[in-house]
Amino acid sequence: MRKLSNIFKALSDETRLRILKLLEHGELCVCDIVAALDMIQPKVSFHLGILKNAGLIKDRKQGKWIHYRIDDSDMFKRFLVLSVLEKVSEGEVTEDKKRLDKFMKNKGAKAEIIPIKNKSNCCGR
Amino acid sequence: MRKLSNIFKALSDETRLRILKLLEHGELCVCDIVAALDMIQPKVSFHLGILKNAGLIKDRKQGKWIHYRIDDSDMFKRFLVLSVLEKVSEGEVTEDKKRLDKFMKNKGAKAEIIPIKNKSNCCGR
DNA sequence: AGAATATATAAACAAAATTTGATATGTTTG
DNA sequence: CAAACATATCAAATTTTGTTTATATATTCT
Repeated sequence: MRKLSNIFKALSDETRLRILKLLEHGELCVCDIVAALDMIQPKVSFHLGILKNAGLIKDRKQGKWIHYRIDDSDMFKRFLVLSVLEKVSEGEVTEDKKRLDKFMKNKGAKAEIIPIKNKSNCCGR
Repeated sequence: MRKLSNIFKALSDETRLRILKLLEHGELCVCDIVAALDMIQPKVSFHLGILKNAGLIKDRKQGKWIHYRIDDSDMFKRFLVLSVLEKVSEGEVTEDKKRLDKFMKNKGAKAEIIPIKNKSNCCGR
């Protein structure tokens, strides 16, 4: 019962629902999420920790970065996450998406300017 | 998004999951739940209020008593509640059920002893 | 009407979750 | 190797939840 209530607790916070919505279309590293939510990094790490602990997302380390993505290995959790993605309307996350886009483009640009060797920007760009 | 996170918040507490499990097979009045959980009444009322506020249960007033039952008018919430009923094992609520049974029998007995007119014990017994 | 019962609500308090600022750890770049 | 970067973790401050005690309200019984 404790485990079950913890899963619901993880989903009971709006910041965490926003994070799940950001991860809808693939993985993102912490700095992406920080930029998208416009929050300080320890706060984002805190919420990522709770989602991870509940088994709703997993992480993958690549160099300096840690990428997070939705964990779809468990059917029930997967259903819960899908419900969230469906229930949270686009309108509620437009600002987040806008900031994410801007941040991503900027990253891409930086990578373009200094393409000498294998400058490692986030996500290998 | 606030409404959605509130539904999850309502499900994020073990006492409230126990209450839902008690309501699995029909409605109960507050005093039944108080007896089953072996908790003080204001505490139970507090948790019932949160479940009701999230739209997971509804109440029906009958004389002195207020009966609560699962609200199955919304598909998504209904699904969540069904998941809880399935995920919370019987073993986790045996004590609750035992106390409920005992309390119910006792109520029945009282009603038997004084069956003169329409003595109103809880639930019209 | 007065006593007893069922429930809700309010106030005070305790406990848990969240936020922030500081700092530590590991990785990469120069 | 030192500087810069990405992320985690910790401690303190704050906010939110949950618990308890006391009390109010409504209903039924005598």
